[in-house]
Amino acid sequence: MFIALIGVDHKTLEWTQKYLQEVHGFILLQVCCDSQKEKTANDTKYFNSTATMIDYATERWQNNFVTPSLDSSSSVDFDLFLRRPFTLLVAVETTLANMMQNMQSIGHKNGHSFTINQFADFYDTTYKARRDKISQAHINIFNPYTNEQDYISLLHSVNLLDEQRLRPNWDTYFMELADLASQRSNCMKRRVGAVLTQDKRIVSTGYNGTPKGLTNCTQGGCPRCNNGVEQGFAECLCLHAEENALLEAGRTRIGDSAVLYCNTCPCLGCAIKIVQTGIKEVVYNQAYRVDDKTAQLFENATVSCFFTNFFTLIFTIYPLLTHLNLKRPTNNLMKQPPSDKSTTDDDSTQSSDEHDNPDDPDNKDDDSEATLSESEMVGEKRKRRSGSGSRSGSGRIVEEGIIYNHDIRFISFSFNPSIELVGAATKLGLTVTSDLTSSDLIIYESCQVELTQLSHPDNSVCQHWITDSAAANTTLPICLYNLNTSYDPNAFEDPALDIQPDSTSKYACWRTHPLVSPNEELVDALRVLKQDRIARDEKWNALAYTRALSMVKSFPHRIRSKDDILLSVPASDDEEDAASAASTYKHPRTPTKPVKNIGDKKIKAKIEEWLNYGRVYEAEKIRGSDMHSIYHSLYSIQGIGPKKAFELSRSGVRSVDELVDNGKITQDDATLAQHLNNSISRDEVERIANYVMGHARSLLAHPSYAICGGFRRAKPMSNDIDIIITQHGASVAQLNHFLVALTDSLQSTGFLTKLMRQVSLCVASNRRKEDHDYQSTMLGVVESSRKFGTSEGEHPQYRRLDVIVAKPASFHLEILSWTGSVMYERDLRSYVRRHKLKLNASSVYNDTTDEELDLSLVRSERHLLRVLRLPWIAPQYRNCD
DNA sequence: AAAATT
DNA sequence: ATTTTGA
DNA sequence: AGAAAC
Repeated sequence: MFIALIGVDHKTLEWTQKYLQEVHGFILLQVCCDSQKEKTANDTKYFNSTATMIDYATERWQNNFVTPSLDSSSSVDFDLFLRRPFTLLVAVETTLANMMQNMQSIGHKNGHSFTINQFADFYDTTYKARRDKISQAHINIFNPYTNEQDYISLLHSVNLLDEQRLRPNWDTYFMELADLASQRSNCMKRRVGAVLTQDKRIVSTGYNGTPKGLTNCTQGGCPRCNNGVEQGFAECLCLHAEENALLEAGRTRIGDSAVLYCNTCPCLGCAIKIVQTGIKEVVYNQAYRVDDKTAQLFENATVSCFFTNFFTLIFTIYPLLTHLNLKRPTNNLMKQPPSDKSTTDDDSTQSSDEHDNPDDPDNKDDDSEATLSESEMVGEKRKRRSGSGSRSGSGRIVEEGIIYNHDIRFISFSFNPSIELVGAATKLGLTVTSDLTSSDLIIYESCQVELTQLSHPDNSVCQHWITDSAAANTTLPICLYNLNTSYDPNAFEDPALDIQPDSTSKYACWRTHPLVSPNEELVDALRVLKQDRIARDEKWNALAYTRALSMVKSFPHRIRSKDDILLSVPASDDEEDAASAASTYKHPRTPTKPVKNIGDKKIKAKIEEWLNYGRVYEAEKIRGSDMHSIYHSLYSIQGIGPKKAFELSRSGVRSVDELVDNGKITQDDATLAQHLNNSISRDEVERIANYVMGHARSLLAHPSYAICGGFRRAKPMSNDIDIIITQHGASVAQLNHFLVALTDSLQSTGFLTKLMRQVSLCVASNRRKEDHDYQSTMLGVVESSRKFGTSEGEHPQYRRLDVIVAKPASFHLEILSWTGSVMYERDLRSYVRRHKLKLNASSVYNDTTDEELDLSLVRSERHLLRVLRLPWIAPQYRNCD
């Protein structure tokens, strides 16, 4: 074996060379000019050219040789070198920090200092010169260590002497040929290649594309594939690579020992054909969406199906794993393995400074400190952690970076991972382990995860997370990949990190509002007054009533005296005492302060009236009036808001039917309004959402979704169905296309009967700077029937359906926004605005600089609220209206 | 109608 | 006394 | 363009 080393970092190259010489007895050969010979040691052989060096090695092929390329003057002709069958090109690289340090230490020895600019110059020229060859290497070894011993153990596990690398085995050989065939693919969707062999001889090859004589798929020949979103196979005109290979071979040339190599797992249709032709062995190296079904079919037909498992990258990970295991940081999300305790400091301090002193929501003087952008927060967290020095040497092990934010280091696969996957994992700085119990994250092949079997299901995601994250070169929000059918946006985060709610705050988003208040009669009276003010077009007056009723709703106890609506203020500075005093409305200790949002003049008087007489006169009067009920029936019609409803009811309109007779509205509008007045059971909401998601899944590979609105706030009955859908890694264009396709799909089955509004996501660059709205929604009416569990009997029921397609990064913000309630949302925005942030359903941006914050690292609704410095109130306690 | 700001 | 109150 | 409705 003859190894040529290539790289940029002197030390890593030197260590590798030394290792080969000393541990494996490699002989050092070098091409160089005469002047350099004197400097080096005398057990080195020198040659004037690559050709003479190779000839020398060829004659002594039983020996192992190594040639370094330590500096740019080294003139090994790699093309010539690689022509020989016993040669191996090994690239070694290290971190920039290591390289810089190594260069500085060399500079020190020679007595001159070294600037970062000089380093950059050196790196640029040297790396560029060698870049091509580095990418051609048989093995790429990345050295993350500064310590020679660690690196040697890594090298050792790579097993450089493995003869397999010099000559591929049959499987690798045919698989690479299949890859080559895939290059001829003319299908817009995917490059697939296949090689059919019989007794290690190629019978035929195939790639996918449109049939002979038709326009190539790449020229627009197949309408289905040229359509952005995934759609049914039925309309596809492309032949699959496997089909082509089988057709080319013909039934008679396929014998008993035929093996089909495909670079992608065959689809179900191909699998059927494969079984029928009598092929008994299939080898593939990339997973596809239908793997499970195909595997099942092959199993039933006794066809063996192999997932080729190449060896290279696994090796470079193993030593990292063993090394890290000892120094793994503690993590409050994870169970702590026993061996860790001695080597890591307690991490609990971190949780306390995470929510240090949730700023008093009513205190406005600490703006400067409270305004914290997401990027700042992440940066601060990182600094805090590494700067605290609490973790012994953790900074040295893995480059601190992206993965740090998620506290995930150890992952394991519940299946045999492909090279790409393992490679992707390493690119992210992750360590692959086979031990499911000690891994931070378990990757499942299928997205249909059986969560019950897992010890920590919250940290399991589907494999796409890794590949997508690697493609994006950052860790994508894990929650989006945490898929199963009932994605729970509440979960995942540690409740200990939550900011605590404050029931004395004037902001509804700081208080908890139960579904049903102990003061429900009072709340009801205030609601009537609010409705009345809306009808009178006294919008802001109505808002004041909404605020007051929301304040009353957050009282956990029944209000018995007017002292109850004064809050006790802590007598001492004792914090625990303060918290308990604030959260329970005990009879006040002095001093007291008035409840927010309930003014001295009007609303307080109403409440006192209720306390004294058990009713609010004005509310009773409004409730009793005819106009009130007519107003409500008119108000429920599409196109009639508070203003028109009030106008009409005042002008003597007695019923909805009257309007129909007058021709002011159609009969359809009237019946629709009646249908929409009926509330929907939770069961039905879920079934309708499932139905919609069934359509969504035929258009998107791995959609994540959440049902929001009243349903999420745990209301027993909902007014409509709100579904937020996203797809990790999807672009705005894809999501727009998806929404249109979903609408078409729902319309074509007759389920969606009326489309009220369809808005597409905006592309940022085309918009004015101040426009931060990226909402993509479909508001419509669907026809629900008994199969969805309507309680209204045989007749179909019309239901309002809102589908919101969110950008992956703003998924949790959309969930927060579409969960409500109205008062909660209003105060949420109001509160963050005090803290110089502006918030809408799809983005957060700085109110003054207008710069949008990057939310792609936000991993749950809880996390988002923490970033906004707000408490996370469980959805069932957000019923503020 | 209430609270913040001028 | 005037302005703000969600998007 | 602005109001109303959602």
